[in-house]
Amino acid sequence: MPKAYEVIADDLRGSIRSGEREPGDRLPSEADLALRYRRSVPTVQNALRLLSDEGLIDRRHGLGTFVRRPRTPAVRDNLRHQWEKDRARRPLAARAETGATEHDTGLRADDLVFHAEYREEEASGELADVFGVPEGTVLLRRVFRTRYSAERAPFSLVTSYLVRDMIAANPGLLDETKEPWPGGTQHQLHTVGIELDRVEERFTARPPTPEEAEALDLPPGTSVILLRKTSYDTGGRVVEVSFVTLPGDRTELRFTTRLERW
Amino acid sequence: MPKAYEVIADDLRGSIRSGEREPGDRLPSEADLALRYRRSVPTVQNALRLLSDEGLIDRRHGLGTFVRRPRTPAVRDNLRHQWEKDRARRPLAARAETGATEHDTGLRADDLVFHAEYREEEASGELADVFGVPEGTVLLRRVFRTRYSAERAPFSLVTSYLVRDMIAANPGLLDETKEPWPGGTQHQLHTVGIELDRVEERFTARPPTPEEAEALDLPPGTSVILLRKTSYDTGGRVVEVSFVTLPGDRTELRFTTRLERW
DNA sequence: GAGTGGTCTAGACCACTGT
DNA sequence: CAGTGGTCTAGACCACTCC
Repeated sequence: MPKAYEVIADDLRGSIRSGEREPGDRLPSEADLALRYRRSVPTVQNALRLLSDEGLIDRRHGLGTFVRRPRTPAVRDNLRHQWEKDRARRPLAARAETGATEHDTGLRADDLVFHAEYREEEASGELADVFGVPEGTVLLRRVFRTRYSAERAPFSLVTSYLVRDMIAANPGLLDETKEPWPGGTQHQLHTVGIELDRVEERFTARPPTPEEAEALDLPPGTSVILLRKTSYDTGGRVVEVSFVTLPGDRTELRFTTRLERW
Repeated sequence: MPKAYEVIADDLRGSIRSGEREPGDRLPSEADLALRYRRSVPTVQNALRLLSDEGLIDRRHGLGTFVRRPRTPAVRDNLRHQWEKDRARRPLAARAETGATEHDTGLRADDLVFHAEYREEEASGELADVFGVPEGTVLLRRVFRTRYSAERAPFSLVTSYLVRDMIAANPGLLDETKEPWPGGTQHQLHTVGIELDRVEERFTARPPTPEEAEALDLPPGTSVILLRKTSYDTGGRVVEVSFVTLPGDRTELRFTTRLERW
């Protein structure tokens, strides 16, 4: 027994995939669709909700239902880590010129709004484990948001942790008003004699929580990519851990693995 | 004005996040919830659908609604590429011992069911571009599925493309019955004198299409990770392109970037 | 058979958008 | 203002699971 709302959804999905309805096109109103398919309005709404959850349509209150346009993604490339490392030893002027977000998005620094918030915090079991320090060790927790000035939502939600004693030799590193720091975290670490050896990134994807959907301004039918970045110094010590939440519909992660020659 | 179904969803979500309801717990029936919140059954259902889409609960027809247990993820590590490369020059017995999926999941070869399907196909504009060959060049399209014998759904959907003329020197590479090939694609390429130099991987995430949800047996409230892998040989030529669809709720990708020393 | 979630109806009212 | 999607109701019937 084919379900009525699936029949409707399948039909509309087909008309979108086939190109019969193009991105930006308006679908008939719910009432019209109900008439056309000889079903009640709530049944039509069930079908539309399905398509909205799949990310195929946008339902805009008071306006209508539209075929969604794909958003062009920002690329986050793992070559950025080497780029940041190279930049960390360059003069101030060069470091101040462009940051990592400009690198990813191709936007200019003038177009970006930066926000940072520092707080000290005692290491929980999990974080203490990762850093290899006793539970309760004081960490510096740094929250970063960067957004395009013309948009409300940031590109990502970033929470970064450092061990306070590891960086306290330079008091400027404990001061959030010094952000955005020219040269970024790798330069900050450089000022206290830390050189990175490698960066490990782990990620998964899932639907956003309501809080994430709100913070990143995500429509229904999008996913978030959760990225956990761990940075190791040349002594094999974990020196930074950060948690990054990225909007799945506009983020592309790119990784290159070089192989040893035979 | 707080919406009724959101009030209910918020309340239930809170009781799950706080740990008051634990994974595996059964929620009250829809009718009970309707009574408790003094709302109609469809309104309660709206709230439950929201939580189901967030991946917090499982609604099982005829049984009830349960707090979802997180699935333990399979890890896909970029070190696998070097591991596969090293393995490609080892003797047959060593290559046959374990494959890439065993490497990722920790399962034994006996527990895995492998499926492969080959087909020849003319290169479309996009693929011709990537390979740097004229449109219409004959490609070998290979579809792979590997699943745990105790489960219905495969770990991933893989479609891999090779340029036919590049590998035709070894006719065995055109024969799907030779799969699973001990040593995998890197060994296959090795038999025709191709050595990989680097692998580039790009990822995005989005909700599954109905077809993907069906093929990977994905419950509502999960995402898929889309991976496009491009392999380059030591001459800088693109020798393989593959498209991989991974279930977001049980896949963790891990990527290590080594940095040059100062 | 009892209890559960899944679907559907017909109609009401509200909130938002553009003119 | 008219037209759109968003929410909600009260109740019906169906399909599934377990006993």
